[in-house]
Amino acid sequence: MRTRIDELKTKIDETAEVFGFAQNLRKQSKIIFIELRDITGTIQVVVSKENEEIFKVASSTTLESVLSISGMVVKKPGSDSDLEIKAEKLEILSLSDPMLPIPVNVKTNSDTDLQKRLDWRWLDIRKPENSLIFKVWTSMEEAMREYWIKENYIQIFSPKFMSTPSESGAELFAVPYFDTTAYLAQSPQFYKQMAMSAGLEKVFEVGPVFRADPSFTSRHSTEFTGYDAEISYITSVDDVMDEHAKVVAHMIEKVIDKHGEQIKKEYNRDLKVPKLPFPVVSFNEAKEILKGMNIPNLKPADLSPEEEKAISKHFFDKTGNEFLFVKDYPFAGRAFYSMRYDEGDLCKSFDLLWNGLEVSSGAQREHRHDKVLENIKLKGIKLEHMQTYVDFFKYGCPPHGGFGNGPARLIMKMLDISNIREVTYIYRGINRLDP
RNA sequence: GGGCUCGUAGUGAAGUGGUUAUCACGCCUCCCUGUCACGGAGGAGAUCGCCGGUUCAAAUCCGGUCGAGCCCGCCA
Repeated sequence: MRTRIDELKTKIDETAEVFGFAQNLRKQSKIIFIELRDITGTIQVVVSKENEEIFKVASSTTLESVLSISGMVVKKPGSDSDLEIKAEKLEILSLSDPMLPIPVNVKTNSDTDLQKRLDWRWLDIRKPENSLIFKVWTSMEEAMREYWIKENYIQIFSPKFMSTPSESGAELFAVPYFDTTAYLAQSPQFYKQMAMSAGLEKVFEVGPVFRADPSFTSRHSTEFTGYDAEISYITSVDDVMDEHAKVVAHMIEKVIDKHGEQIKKEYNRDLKVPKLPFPVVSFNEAKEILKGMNIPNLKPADLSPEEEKAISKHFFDKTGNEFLFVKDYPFAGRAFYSMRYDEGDLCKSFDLLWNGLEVSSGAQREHRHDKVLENIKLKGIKLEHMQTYVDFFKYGCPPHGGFGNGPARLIMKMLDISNIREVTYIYRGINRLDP
């Protein structure tokens, strides 16, 4: 029966069987040390020449071969806590080509070019530093579901083939669809709003999002996972922001609880549960502050990445919170479904920044049929493409709002990883469809 | 799509006009009983991204091209 490496401490002076990759081999003439790695950790295996048969097998092993080993679990000579296994059985389950295309047993990822790491992604992920990313992701998602289920959200699964674009600005992927053309969904926006009209009250969705933007940045991909939520009967956009902050704080709390120590060890990141509520600044106020900081105002209806970093830093210095909501953006810079204020040109929308990176955006949505039509007209969108959407609001629709969040961006900030390609299991970008 | 930077053994780097392109790790052979990034001796492995130009001479200079990274635009 297999014992995971992290469970060996309960089997001292017993025989145990372990499976894993040979991450390092120290071959001597009469003794061989094998460093074996599974998903839970590493253990040193000692193979002595006294057992001719397995010594021969151990001699022929290559780095990153998959082995099964059984033997006595003992305390390592000269140490109180470290363990090792005295091999009694050793089998090569899968022999690795010794000419590895990228090194696996290295101290840091920076020893290899990112492009090459992505080409050989399955070898890259063998490094504990990288497999941790996906453990963290799993706990983050567990916490997110935990929160939403506790708060009576309903999970929806919206289609990814659509007849029309769901966001105005972003580029679309068109795919042949029998005798017509379909578009890959740029967000579940329409369908989560439809769920409000369907009376589901609070919904969430975890699903793929497709954007054909030719973006050469460290934070974009053409296909990524989105976390989306939509909530009925809100009284203002603040309700949406509160709810979002709570779920984010809960995710971080769980990640710290499960992986805090390892994150500190592998990434030297001292992750802290953020204080609630998150600080909030209005768009106009932010622009004023930025003006005082002499940050160029290049986009009157939005914040540039430089502005986002600067305003985020400003509020971190002031409040100690790594998170910042910016709210009440000009309608000109936001999607048509955002609710405008009665006076002025602003709308009830927000972005959530974490240490300067935009990790989410949301809004109170326009739920009044006549105002929806007005917004569409204001944005110059052709009504015939929007008929189904517009009908969502024709037969009663609760006031509602929601947000879309990029979990990969959360992971980037949790681990202080600067490139989204590293935190995405399999990255999809303009020039990457393989592996 | 625009800007900047870069492309040299399997991997990471050095080499900025002149002998056989250097180093580390990895790989191969031999030696080594407690190593832990084991150690020692030897070896293989690079048409210097590609095409063209300048020059007696190009990894090095110039032009083009392909690819990559970062930033901008766009966004999560």
